[in-house]
Amino acid sequence: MDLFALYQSRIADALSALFPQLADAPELLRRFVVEPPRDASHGDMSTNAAMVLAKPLKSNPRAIAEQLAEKIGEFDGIEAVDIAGPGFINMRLAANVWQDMIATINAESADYGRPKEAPSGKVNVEFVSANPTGPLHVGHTRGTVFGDALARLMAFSRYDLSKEYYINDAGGQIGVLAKSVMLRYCEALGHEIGEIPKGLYPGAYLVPIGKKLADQFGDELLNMDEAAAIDKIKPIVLDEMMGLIKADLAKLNVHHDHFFSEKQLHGEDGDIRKTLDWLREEGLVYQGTLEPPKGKTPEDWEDREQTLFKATDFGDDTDRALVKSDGSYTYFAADIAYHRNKYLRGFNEQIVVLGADHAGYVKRLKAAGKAVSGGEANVDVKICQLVNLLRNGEPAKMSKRAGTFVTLGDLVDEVGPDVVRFIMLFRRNDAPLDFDFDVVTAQTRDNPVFYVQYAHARACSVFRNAKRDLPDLDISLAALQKADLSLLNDPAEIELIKVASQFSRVVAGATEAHEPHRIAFYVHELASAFHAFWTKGKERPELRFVNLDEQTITLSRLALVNAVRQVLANSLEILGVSAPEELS
RNA sequence: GGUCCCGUAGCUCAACUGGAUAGAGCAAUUGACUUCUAAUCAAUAGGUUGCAGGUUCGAGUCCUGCCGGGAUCGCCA
Repeated sequence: MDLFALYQSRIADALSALFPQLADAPELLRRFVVEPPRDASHGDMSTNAAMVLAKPLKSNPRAIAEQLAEKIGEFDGIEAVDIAGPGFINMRLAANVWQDMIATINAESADYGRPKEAPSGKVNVEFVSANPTGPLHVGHTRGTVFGDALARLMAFSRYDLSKEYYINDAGGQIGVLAKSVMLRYCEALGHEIGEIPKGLYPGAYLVPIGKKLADQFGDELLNMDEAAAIDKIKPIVLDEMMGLIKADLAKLNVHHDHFFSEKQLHGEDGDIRKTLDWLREEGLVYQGTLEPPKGKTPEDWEDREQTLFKATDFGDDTDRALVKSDGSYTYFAADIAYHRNKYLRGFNEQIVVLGADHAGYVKRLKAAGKAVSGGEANVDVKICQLVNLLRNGEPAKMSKRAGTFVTLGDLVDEVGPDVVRFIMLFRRNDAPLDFDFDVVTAQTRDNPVFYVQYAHARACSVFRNAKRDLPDLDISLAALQKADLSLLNDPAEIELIKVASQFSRVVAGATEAHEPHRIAFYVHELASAFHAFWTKGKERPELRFVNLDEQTITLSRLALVNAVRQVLANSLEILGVSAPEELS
């Protein structure tokens, strides 16, 4: 349950009663917000309703606020209302409202923070989608973690959702890859292959695949036409590469629901052809020429007529080529078909997670999404900025040639999935990120992963101690639900509950904005509030959780601790980070 | 040159889609460990939100123009 949403709707009701003309304009009632004021001295909740509605109601904010405040004062749980500044209405809630939140959180437990009802529509989150030509490297990691956390967040918010990986298996680079493997195959058969020729993939990860082929086929492949041999091994190589990639993803606890092959879009009866036909019927395809890019004309620029998609009709800067000079489809043509395919599968909300180097691709993807769905599908492209790896504050340079190439697997092996995930999420996705090995593995509060997990472990330790010191006390969840929560009236306790009570609206905001980092910052704040309260028990022993002489208050406090623990756990669950009961 | 992202405390970053006196952490200074694991906490200090305009009751947030950093720029994927 979300307290802020609850009072928002109560205020909306009060407004419609006060101003009947608002009944005809429900969108106005969604324009105002109920939120915690930045400055806690202003109260627990604040609304800007009077200011937002002043213009449409042709009245002044103070006058509206006066009337509204009087109504709000009659609500259950409101202890004080006042009007401040240009027309803010500040509310203070009665202590029992906060105390009751503990029971609510404990009752809803793993579901606390989820909206009551599932939103309509189907969401497709496409992420990773790295070319299957080798293992995932560090550059892929951020998008992987971000996409997975966003998917978890939206699933938590009850969206009908599918996590998808688009396999670029139709382009020329798969042929190059197969050729590279052929060399390794020869090598495995004992032939001298020398240097890997330029343009082929030199990675050692192809060696075992060559060996596998040698085991399976012997020298059979050498005795056939090279093109035929390559065609024969392509699917095998592709399978092997996807196996590598899936193994890396599994290390980060990332599992896609669907792997979509680009290849299936090609061919006479494929989606690309169908989509292009459809676009032609809509008048969105034409033969024409493009202007060379200004300021920097490519040397091999040839001014030729080509098949273009009218991307400019949908907000793109220029129209885009659909067919290459050799007659095959462009990557973008396949992408348009892919988005149409998603739309026809019912995904009216399509989220695509891309790396920073694809920022220039955003407009055309959105244009494609609009075009193929008649404006019904929404495409949101999330760009993940670069990650700078650091050791001791110095850049940890990586280069494929020097062999210091860091793969996603290496990274996870060194610091663990929790650290990789949390650090990558403890930052807006569109800002660059420093990843310092020394900081993220430290067990101090500099390290936010540790700090948050420690808070959860501490909460669990309270229960272990209670069990040890008060073996006769029933501390089951059912018993906690009977605790007298009105005993929790110290300002420090109320403070902590308030932070825990923010979770629902943080989830709602993060979901709507497609910004999982908000959950990471929130859980850090909650951990901080919990650590602070914990330490208060040192200066003021009466605030300790476990009180041997007064089991009543102990039970109440345990209810509080469990609520906090639950919210920490729910937050970490969204982030895909473990919530340990004990730190080693 | 076009497009997109970024510019907030000495450093690393937030700011709940336009709200009130812009917040955390690190570093600095001071204080709290016979502990509910101090693996933590409390307090002090730190700002012309790159610059200049505009929109309005109100701008870090939206618009325009500059400055600086990054990414990208028919047919690669």
